Amino acid sequence: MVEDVIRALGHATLGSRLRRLGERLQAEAQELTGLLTGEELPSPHHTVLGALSRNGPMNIGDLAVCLGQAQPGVTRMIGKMKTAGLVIAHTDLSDRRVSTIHLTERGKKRIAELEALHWPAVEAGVATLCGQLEGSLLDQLTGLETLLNEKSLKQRVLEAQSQENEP
Amino acid sequence: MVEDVIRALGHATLGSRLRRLGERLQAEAQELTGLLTGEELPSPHHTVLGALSRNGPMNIGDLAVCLGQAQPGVTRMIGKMKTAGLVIAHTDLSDRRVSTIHLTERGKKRIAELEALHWPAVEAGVATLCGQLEGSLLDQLTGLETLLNEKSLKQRVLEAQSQENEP
DNA sequence: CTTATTTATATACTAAGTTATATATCTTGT
DNA sequence: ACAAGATATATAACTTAGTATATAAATAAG
Repeated sequence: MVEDVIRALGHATLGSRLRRLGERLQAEAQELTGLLTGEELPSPHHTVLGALSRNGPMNIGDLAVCLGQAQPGVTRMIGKMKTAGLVIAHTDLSDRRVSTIHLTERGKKRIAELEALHWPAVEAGVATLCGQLEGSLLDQLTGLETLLNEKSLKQRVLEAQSQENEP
Repeated sequence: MVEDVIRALGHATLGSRLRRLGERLQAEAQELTGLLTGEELPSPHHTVLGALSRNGPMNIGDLAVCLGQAQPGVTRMIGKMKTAGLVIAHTDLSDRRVSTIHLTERGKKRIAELEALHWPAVEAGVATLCGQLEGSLLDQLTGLETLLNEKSLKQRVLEAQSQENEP
């Protein structure tokens, strides 16, 4: 039995710990997208689609702000999403430096699937997990890690789905 | 004022949110290493040094387990730390597939600095922040983000240091 | 005692983020 | 009207993670 060093170091390595747990949840959520909607979607695409769905067409700079992320990363992600046919850029007529990102029909269809099938299921699954946590931030992180070790988010969400169908 | 989409999507994007906040804390902590010990040290080096300091020499596989990370990432990180002169690998005599990673003198010196100067300061700073949080995991994350927006971890730790010197 | 399987580490490729800087366009001051 | 500065996006170079797979060494099976 080897100890978990990042957990053992406590507040001193909280950054590493949050990041590690975040990556784990992202990976599980991405796998769930595939199972629930029939097609995977990289985690950063979710948040971009969410931003465009909530706010309507946006330019790169505003997207970066509302995703809390550096602009070059958003530019690259939008490039991939263009290739995937999810978004399209329109150069602003009154300021040709600005490119406004719109959802394509495919992007709108994809986000409708997310809103109908993926987000509610993940929201419910994660909320159920978080509802079992209490105490300090470190305690809750430990609790969440423990719950995920016992049974993955994926498994929990799929079980909840099947119970819905045969109650 | 643009809304923070990742925050707004709640439990559905908890993974992205944990990761984003983790990266932010890691970046601040790394900057603090430079200020407190005179030389920066990448965040993953901290946890590897911590593991070797707590457990003594370890092989790559066990390191991966106790860091909660995939083996190829650890191999790569150890490669960089060898180049930086922090660790050295000894091939196991009884099983020549296994390479045991030891701290060098420089590595031991570096970790002594971390234990004396960096970890206690960051531990205290982050613990003070976390002590002000309460409620659900999402609430505590929002609280932590808000506190960090008001004043960076770096600034908080440096202020605590100067108060220590002139009480 | 060889062949087959397992195991430990290394390598190749991909993804997503960062900072620093280049490019193109717009705005301003004279 | 035009040079100087500001701003929006793009590109480059780097970091750190992951999965899949190759390599090399040890163990097991016949």
